[in-house]
Amino acid sequence: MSPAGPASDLPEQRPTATILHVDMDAFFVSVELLDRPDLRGRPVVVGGDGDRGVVAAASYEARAYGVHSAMPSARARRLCPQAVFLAGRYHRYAEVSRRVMAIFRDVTPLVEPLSLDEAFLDVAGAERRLGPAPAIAHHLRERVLDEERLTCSVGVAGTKFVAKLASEAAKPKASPHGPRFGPGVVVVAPEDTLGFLRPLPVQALWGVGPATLAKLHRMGVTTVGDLAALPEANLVAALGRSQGRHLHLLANGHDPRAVEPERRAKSIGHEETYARDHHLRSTLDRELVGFADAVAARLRAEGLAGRTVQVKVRFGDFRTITRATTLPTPVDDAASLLHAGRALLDQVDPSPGVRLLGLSVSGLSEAGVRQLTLEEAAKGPGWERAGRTVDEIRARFGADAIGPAVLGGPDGLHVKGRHRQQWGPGGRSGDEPSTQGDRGPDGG
DNA sequence: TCTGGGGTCCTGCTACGA
DNA sequence: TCTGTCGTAGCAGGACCC
Repeated sequence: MSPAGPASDLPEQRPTATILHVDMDAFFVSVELLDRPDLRGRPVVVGGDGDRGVVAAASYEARAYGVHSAMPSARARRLCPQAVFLAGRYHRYAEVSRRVMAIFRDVTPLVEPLSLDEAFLDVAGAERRLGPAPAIAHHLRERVLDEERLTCSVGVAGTKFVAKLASEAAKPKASPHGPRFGPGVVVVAPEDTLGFLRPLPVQALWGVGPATLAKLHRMGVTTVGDLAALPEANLVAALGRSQGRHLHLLANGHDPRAVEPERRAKSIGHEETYARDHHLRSTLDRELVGFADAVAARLRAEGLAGRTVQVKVRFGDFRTITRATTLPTPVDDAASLLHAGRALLDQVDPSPGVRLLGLSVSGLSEAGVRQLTLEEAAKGPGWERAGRTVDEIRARFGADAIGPAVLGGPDGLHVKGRHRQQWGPGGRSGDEPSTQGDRGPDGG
């Protein structure tokens, strides 16, 4: 057994480090500070402010108190009561993100965005024009700072996942005395990869979450070096073929995935956690109408239609179930999604209390190429035309200008848009009526 | 301590047709 | 006609990521 050396069946590595991972520093908070410079130097938290919300981003001043993203907002508030909590403005972040990505694409067309605030870049083809990859990394940081007044950290390596770990090492760190600046750019040459990886905790690897970490700890594995020393067969036996092989490759510094500039969505969905649990089928049905409307609008906006409709229900005790059905032909209209979603919801008893409801569509294809069913052909293109008319009205007059009648009411329309409540229900005050829960079968 | 929203991928099970 | 096997599709749930 030779634990240190990679096995001969591992894929080839690039001879030079030409993959960049660019990660914006505390992106959502940094954008907020551009618009609210008075908050600089103070602990700032962006995220859901209700009791069931979570932290989306925290400034380094807030992180010094132990606040981090994905933490329940209630806990963040206890840890750092003096922090300024902001609800988050997805559209503003998306707008800044588009400009930052445009800077990246100025350098190379091979840009793979991972989220609003990070992306992989393959700069192998840009080196002759702009110099070696580390120089390109510094050039990018300067441009983002000059043009957007935002800082980012860049990792440079021969594989995607090592580049990602390198950008993490390049980041600023929180400390009780304020943020400690990081190096900004960290380069891991291919020949240094194993030395860089070995001391890292095993959860640094992509694909090691709490469940896998517990299994690995039981096997005595705590570092990436421990994992690299294990024979692949042992990992496969413990974690399954796919994950076992995957982690064996990563631990030995191998990641054959290329930077993919054009990744297509495989599913589109919408879900919502309510400030209080819903117990009534009628309430959930009204919610489903809004979801179907929102998902259909997004499908049409992207020119897609989907065949498999899935409903997701999370109960008050966090037990989560899904129910799915596959339709004979792809659909992109709210009526078809709602019809399928209602049939699935019929299989669920909401009386224990529903905390979250979701609707999603997968099995996506381009909408233009689908075949009409006999029923549709008989009905004519009515629903299709109606959906497109709704899209046109929203494009002209705004998202809330038109929507399903059942969502109208004394407070006006509340059309469910993407990211309307990205980080959990608001609800400390002035919440939407639909998020307030109902009073159960006896109280309505 | 009390867990968001939008996704992707994998595994195990079942049904079904050849 | 019955039974077993194999491949595939559909479904449900879980783990993981940002």
